[in-house]
Amino acid sequence: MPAASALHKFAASFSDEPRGPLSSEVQQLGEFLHVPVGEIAKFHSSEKPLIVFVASGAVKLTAQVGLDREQIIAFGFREEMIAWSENSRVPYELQALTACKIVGCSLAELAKTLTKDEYCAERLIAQLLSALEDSRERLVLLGRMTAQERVASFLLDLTERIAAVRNGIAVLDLPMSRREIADSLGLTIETVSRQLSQLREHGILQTNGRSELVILNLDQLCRLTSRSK
Amino acid sequence: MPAASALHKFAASFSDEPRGPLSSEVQQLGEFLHVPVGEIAKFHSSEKPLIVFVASGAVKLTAQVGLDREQIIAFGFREEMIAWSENSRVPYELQALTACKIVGCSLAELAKTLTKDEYCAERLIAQLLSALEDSRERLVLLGRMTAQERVASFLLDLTERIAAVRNGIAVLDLPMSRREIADSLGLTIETVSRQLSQLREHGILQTNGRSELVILNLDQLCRLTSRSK
DNA sequence: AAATTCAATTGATCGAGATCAATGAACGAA
DNA sequence: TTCGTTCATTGATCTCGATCAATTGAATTT
Repeated sequence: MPAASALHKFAASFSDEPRGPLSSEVQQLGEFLHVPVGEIAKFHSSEKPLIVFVASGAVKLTAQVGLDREQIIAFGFREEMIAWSENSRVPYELQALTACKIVGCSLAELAKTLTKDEYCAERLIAQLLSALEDSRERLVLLGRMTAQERVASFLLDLTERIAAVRNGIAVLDLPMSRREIADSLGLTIETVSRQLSQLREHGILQTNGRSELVILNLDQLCRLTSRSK
Repeated sequence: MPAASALHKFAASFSDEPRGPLSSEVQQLGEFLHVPVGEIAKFHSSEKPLIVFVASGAVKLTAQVGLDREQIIAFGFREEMIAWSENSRVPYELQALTACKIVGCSLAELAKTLTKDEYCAERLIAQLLSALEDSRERLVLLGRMTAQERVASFLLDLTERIAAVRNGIAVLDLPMSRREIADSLGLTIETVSRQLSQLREHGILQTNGRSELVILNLDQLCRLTSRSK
């Protein structure tokens, strides 16, 4: 979801002098990490809650359910931020979808600068509110949408975040597998695959190899979503 | 979910001088509203995002999907806080489950006091982080749990929040209908009803009338949940 | 207390998506 | 390139929860 735009809108709404996102503070204070594909990000300062800035690459925040079930809470792409706490019933993990560079900072650490820079607090609040918003949108998706609506929503979300769009055609280079899409949408790989095939048959999209995906008809995809815009 | 406890834990974690929750600030600055059963809370200051303190009664935060589908994002009970923004794709509404007294305050308004009281910012951040945590726990529930696990989790959550517990027996006075339970868990009324009947047959709980519910075996209910604790 | 109404339960059947199973296509390694 | 492995697709079948349909029961009104 459009984390950046929502952030700016809110930040601007209660500050005459809007600033950029929190990335600069996090990068200054935080611990820099290079995580290879598939590895789990382990920060030395294991203080929780954490906020992470994804400098490059892509990550997933996952929750383990029992032994064999996984729910992906959020994806984090280049230039995005992702925050979570670990003092919860659910064990969360931040895992690299692709080799990536990330900077992590404990909120406790960040909070120390809150007194020095008043705008920092506002931007952190905007950031958390944006994450809350994203999470709640996904509650609607998981609780009340069909497989088709979920996949369509997912693709539109990705389009807004990482696609190259030119005259209504979006080109996506998926950093995640079908399993990860499924674990994000509360479905199985087979269902995701079938939904993609169906969209292909309807001429809405094309696929090249495993990861390239071209959306030919964004409007039609949007209509399958069952939300205004 | 235990919003209050998580809040305190975090607030204490980065402040030598932990304070209470935000309710005092919200009550000072905010708009007081008495909402009758079933009515939607409408604040005069329609500035979004909002944060609401539930002084008495119970509310639900809902998201409408299309025309006939509804997903309940969160319940808010006595002494709890609930925050949301409305500049989103999804139309949210705060509706009274029972007659209730609530105090609503725009975050923009609240942010003005952030400079005066540095701890206010920290508590707001803790509050939002707690809400984020709750929302993400529900992602796991909606994405990867069976009907039985959902209902069990729901009952345990309610137990922590509004039950009178004495020697391992919890008495609940449900402020919501079966439909509202269903709309919160991504199920239908029939499925919720059947799950409750099954728990009754297993001697885990009793029901008296529509709204009273007695949980006789919390341990066993916990075991149906598929999460450590 | 009887009547009315609406919510909850229970039963019967259906279907979307899960599961099981096989095939086919990408991608990496030698 | 070819082999081998892994991932994605497609097909067949099953199952959990949805849907449709009564029935029961609780709360409210008269």
